[in-house]
Amino acid sequence: MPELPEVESIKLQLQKFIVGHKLTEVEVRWPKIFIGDKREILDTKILDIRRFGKVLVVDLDNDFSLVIQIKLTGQLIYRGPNLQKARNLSEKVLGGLGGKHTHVIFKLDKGGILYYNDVRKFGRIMVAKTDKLKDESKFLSKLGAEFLSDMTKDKFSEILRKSSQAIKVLLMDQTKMAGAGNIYANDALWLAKINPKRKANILKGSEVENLFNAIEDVLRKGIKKGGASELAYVTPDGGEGKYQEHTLVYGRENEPCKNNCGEKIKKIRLGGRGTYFCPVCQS
DNA sequence: ATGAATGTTAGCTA
DNA sequence: ATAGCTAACATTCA
Repeated sequence: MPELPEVESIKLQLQKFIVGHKLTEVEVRWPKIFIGDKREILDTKILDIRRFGKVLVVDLDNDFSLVIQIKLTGQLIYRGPNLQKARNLSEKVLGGLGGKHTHVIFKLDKGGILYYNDVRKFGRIMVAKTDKLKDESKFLSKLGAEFLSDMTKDKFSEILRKSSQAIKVLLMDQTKMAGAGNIYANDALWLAKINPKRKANILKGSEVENLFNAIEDVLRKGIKKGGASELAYVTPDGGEGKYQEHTLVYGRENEPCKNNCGEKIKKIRLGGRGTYFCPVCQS
């Protein structure tokens, strides 16, 4: 899914748009995406929206919650009375609202509607008891400490010390540390001047510290920019984030390194994922 | 026009 | 235990 900053941006908007509203109708058009019984959530009021790593949780007033993972291309888009300034619907909403890529539609009281769109249909929306989220979601039960939250420099250092994986692959392992995905892992490694292929347990203490700070820096910047609308990510108001205009290395193959070192950004494949780095600055 | 890549993760094999 | 591949799926880019 979009990474921590994208899901955080979705959370912040949904809190404004749908908290306090009642779910009056749920239309599931693609059953594989919706896990559980929709009757459990009908006629409930939305109490709060929470986020764990890249997972969104919608708490309802009957002790049930919706656990939402948008994976690569899921989109949550709100239309209704709480949408003040009407932003034009992003062209990244392929098929539009209610079109061929809309798989779940939540109708709210007062005329609000929340659409779940997902081109690749990898996302999942699960009904779970609020106090048993970890029992019902294998992903949540395995989730590691989270950046910008309960992750600390010491925990981070300890995780790296115990792993001989390539540092970039480790950064994206949500069971070890939660929040970073491909965009922010690439950018953080460039910022900390660390080669993505290096084994985690050989990094020096100063490098580990720089990397930890770099990760939190890029995640914070991502949140500030409203997330990265590189592929399919849009905010619930239908608009786009801005971080894609500020990426440090991600998506910048053959473009000049932003350190003005004169080198061009290279792209390789690491752990099956596109990996961008500067061969000079991250040697 | 074929093949490969895309912000993710689960499940399988070794 | 862990690492590495593949699949889930649709679209876009080379």
